[in-house]
Amino acid sequence: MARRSSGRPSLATVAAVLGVSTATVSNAFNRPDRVSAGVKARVLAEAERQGYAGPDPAARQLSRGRTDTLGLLFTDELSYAFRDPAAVAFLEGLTTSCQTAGLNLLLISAQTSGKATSAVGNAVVDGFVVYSVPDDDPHLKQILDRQLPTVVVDAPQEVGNADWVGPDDRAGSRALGEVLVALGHRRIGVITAGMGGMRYSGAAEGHRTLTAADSVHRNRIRGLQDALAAVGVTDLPVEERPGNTKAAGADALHTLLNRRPDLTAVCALMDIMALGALAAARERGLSVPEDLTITGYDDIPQAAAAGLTTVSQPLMDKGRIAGELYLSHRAGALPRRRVLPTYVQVRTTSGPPRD
Amino acid sequence: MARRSSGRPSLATVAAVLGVSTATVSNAFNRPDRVSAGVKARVLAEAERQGYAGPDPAARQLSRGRTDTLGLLFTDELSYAFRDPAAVAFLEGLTTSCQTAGLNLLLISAQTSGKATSAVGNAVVDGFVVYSVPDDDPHLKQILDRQLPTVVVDAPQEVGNADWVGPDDRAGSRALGEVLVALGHRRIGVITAGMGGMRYSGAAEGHRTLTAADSVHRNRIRGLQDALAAVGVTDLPVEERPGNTKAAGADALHTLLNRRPDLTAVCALMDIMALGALAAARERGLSVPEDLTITGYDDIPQAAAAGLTTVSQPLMDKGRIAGELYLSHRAGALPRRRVLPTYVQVRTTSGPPRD
DNA sequence: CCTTTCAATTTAACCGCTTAACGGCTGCTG
DNA sequence: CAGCAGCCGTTAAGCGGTTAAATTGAAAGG
Repeated sequence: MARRSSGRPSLATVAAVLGVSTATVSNAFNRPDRVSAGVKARVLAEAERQGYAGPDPAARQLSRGRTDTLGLLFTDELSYAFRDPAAVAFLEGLTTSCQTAGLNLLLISAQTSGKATSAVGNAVVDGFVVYSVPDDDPHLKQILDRQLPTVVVDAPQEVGNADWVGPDDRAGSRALGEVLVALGHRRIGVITAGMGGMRYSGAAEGHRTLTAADSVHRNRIRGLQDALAAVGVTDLPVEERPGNTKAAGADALHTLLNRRPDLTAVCALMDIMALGALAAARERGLSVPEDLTITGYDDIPQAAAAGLTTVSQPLMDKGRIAGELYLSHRAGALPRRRVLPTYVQVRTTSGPPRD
Repeated sequence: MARRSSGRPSLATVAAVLGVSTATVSNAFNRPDRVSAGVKARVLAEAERQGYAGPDPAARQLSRGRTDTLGLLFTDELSYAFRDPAAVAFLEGLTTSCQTAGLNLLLISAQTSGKATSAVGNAVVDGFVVYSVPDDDPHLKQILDRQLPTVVVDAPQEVGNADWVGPDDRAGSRALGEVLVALGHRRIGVITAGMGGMRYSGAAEGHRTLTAADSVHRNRIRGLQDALAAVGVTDLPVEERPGNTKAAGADALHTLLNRRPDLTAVCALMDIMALGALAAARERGLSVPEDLTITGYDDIPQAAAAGLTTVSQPLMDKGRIAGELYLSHRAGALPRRRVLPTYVQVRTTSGPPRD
């Protein structure tokens, strides 16, 4: 019901003063050619006088059934999206597509920050892009319930009736593992962040690894296991931290190395953590790559500056393609899957094992 | 009018099947405690059966008159917001505020990309944050017409009835100028990007400088002029490029130095351009700061890595405060002005003039 | 047995706009 | 001068909800 039924100008108040129908006023704003010049001028003048800024967007949207807005769902805090260079690059690509299609972008955080009112259910959008959320995320389920065109990025891998775009993480990671194996590494460790949205910290071996809700990390780990299995190694210690930060990377490296001083290589599953691990290794007096090989994943801009060996994926393209998939889905195309190429970018943080 | 009057589930279709009123169904979703357990269960079951995902956001918004969404207006392309580290830091801060208040963020590009339908007029939001737009931007005018709580960031400086947050650019810039003057510099040049949204490239001396629609650049230039005037210097050549990129910075430096080889210091009005200028200077065989002093503005993260002397402003805080201003405005507070502190961060790209 | 009280529902009045369909006029055409 | 377009504007049926206030019972109190 109305908060206040008087005062606010609207199509109706303008129409009333002028003695014309609301349809005419609406037309004056939306299809100026369907209205005589005289009437149009009077409408605009009266609107101006009343301080009426034009048709209410919400009402218009309700009536038209279209928003020209795309929703982007993040699992983490929204601010994380701007802290992670990989996410920023993705956003840059996505906004490029949006822009050319005249779409606005609504940033939605899945973070159940206290209140029940789900931001997802309230999002006034025509479709969604879902960025790397855990397989069982409740917000994703809610989005799928809304039956709007949806593009899933990175994870989950399998979502009925949605478009998908992402790299083949398992293959990329295996390629990295093969490079390390070829260099002679056999005792490799992994550091990673927040699999499955749980706030776990510590060792994460065995079963947990393979059922981690976050399929991105699961696949990256599996890829390494694949490469190791090929040379008969089944041992792959994993150290997990809740957040993807340099500090977490440093901390994870210390813990992992204390637990397993025999490791000759440590693979961070995200570049940021690798950067932290690099600092931590130097802190321990280890030189990289002579004493320890360290690798990352994603190939964010800073990786090149740090000389980090990492798995490269086309981050911006991923965003751009996500937008394009949405656009073509909206235009009636069937859901598609776009697998992006990855390659191992060898730089200076990798080398043969010590010994 | 309806695109299709049948088929789509709604409160009404669920209510009809159950033989209850739409109000009851609405309550089942919005205020579960106001409805008996039995009815609630039946409503939810029937909704599920029909594939009804809950009240339509647009309709809800129209009826409630509230969106819980904040609009963020950018003048440039949206993708630029993710290319400029200063904007990214701002966004990080803003989303932090948004998150804690349960707000979603709608990114809006002012870029009049072909179509007439202004994104601003269609934005379903409760308020706006306007990021560094030219004084005479038509979208800003349109936003003000909507009479929603609005926060202006950086520019324009004076906007009736809106909150404002930004640094004191003129003072910050003067402080920088004073540092250079104290070092002994008298022949200083400026390189800058796209003042007033115009796509101008070339020298930009005199009148144009002072009336540039973009008050940020205007003030930064004035601050330098202030510092130079104090030692009797009135000469301040300015070279302008359309975009804020490293390439533009490099190009502007070359042109400026070809025109005025006597300059001993060049101030870029934005860090990114300074970084480009740095590369260009080295390309010319100049060593910095021995042969030429180069400075930036904003102190983005990369500035520290490059050793760039620059004016530092709290970018993230600016975003956070913008969010807070919006929140308190919405809560009924009067519009406020928050001026942020700046300081000259001296690093290794500045030194005494050659000679 | 008659009130009260209170919880569970319904009623009904919005919210503000879009758009297909329709109709009165005016001016042209044959 | 009837017939026919077009132009302008109106009518009216949505779009899909929210919510204050009224209604209805049934349990509780006197």
